[in-house]
Amino acid sequence: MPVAKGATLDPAQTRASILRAATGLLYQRGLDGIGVAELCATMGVSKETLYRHFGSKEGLVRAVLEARSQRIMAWVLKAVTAAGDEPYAQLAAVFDALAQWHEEPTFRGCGILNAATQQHEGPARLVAHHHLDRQLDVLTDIARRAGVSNATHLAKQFLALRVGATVLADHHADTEAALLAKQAALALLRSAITTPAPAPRP
Amino acid sequence: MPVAKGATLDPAQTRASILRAATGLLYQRGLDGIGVAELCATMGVSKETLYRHFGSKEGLVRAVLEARSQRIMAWVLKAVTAAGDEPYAQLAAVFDALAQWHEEPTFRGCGILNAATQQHEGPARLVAHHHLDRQLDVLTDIARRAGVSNATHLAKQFLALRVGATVLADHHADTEAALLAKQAALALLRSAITTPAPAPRP
DNA sequence: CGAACATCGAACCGAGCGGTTCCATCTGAG
DNA sequence: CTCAGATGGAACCGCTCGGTTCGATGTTCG
Repeated sequence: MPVAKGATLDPAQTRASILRAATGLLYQRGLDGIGVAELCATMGVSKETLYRHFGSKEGLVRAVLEARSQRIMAWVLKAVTAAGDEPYAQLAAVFDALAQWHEEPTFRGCGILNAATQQHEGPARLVAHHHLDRQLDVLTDIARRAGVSNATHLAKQFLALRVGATVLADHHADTEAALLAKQAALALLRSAITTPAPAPRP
Repeated sequence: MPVAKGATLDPAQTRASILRAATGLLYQRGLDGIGVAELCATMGVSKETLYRHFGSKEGLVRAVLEARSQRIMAWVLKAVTAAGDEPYAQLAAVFDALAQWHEEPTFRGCGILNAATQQHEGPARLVAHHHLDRQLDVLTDIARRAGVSNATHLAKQFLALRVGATVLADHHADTEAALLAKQAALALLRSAITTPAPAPRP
């Protein structure tokens, strides 16, 4: 990353380095909160290099968000598999990982959803939609393997708790939001198993 | 709103008219998505008038957000009181109102939380925090009058479901998020009443 | 060595931003 | 009628933005 002056260290490596640095800066300051010039200056990279690798600021943002989505999914799946085979334990692990994330001092909400909110045109909304899809898949799988009949509905309730807790941790400085969301999710799973299949009544 | 040329219709009325128009525009386009010039042109108001009434764009934003928070609270309280005295019915009414809001074609998430996410410095975050406080008060009151022992915890879980459902309705185009959140909230309340007081186990 | 390549640094561009000012116009109160 | 006040319209200001271009510097490979 020092990148002397005319180093041909490896374009792919330069690209990865930019991606890594830009991820943090765009997350902390917001997509429109930092310009390309300051971005480049802070990363120690010239604008020409950035534009050769990503084409535009929007291209950089898209790459950052997609990489972030990948990283988050890997991190969630790792927590789930580390929790063993028990659906209850896996569900608890998802929310424990959430709590751990919320406690990081640099936490500022979900970077992907924040981006989609800031840039309400552009690729961020697509990335966010896809990202939520994948998170829902994980939760649906847990619910299904727990043997409930309405796994899809239950998973959506888990997901609402998950993103709701993240928003509260951010905008309400609620340090116990993830823990309470976990207890709520476990209670819902328990209730869904004892109660066979509640017909949806509006 | 026609406001011929030099009309002294009433400064307060002008202010209210600006506030009303700006609320919609800033919500739809985002705080940074529309400039003061376009804002004024669309509203049919001169920049001088806007700056005389609100001092700065940030002042306008603050006024818009505070008015919005007031309006939302009034709307929630109206739904709650219209639901009678039963805590269950009141809780259901809160989420039914949510569903109704999500179905509006102009729905774009919670304007206050969106603003706080877009403008992560500035007054929006304070308004958002206060707004969540007040929403939590309503839910805590419902939980308390339902006779549960851990009303505060339960209310935070309701709030997480509420904001989570709103985020999913926006970013995931999830039209049934509010309904599922309602069912989850009711199940949690039911479970909290049958189960006396679950000791918080981390 | 020499050609190709990647990079930095800086200058530059047009556009849009938030904000200010001036003035002609119109209204309502005295 | 007259005058103070509120307004619209337009020009203007300094600044920052995303993006482009150019030359100098250094590395890698044949």
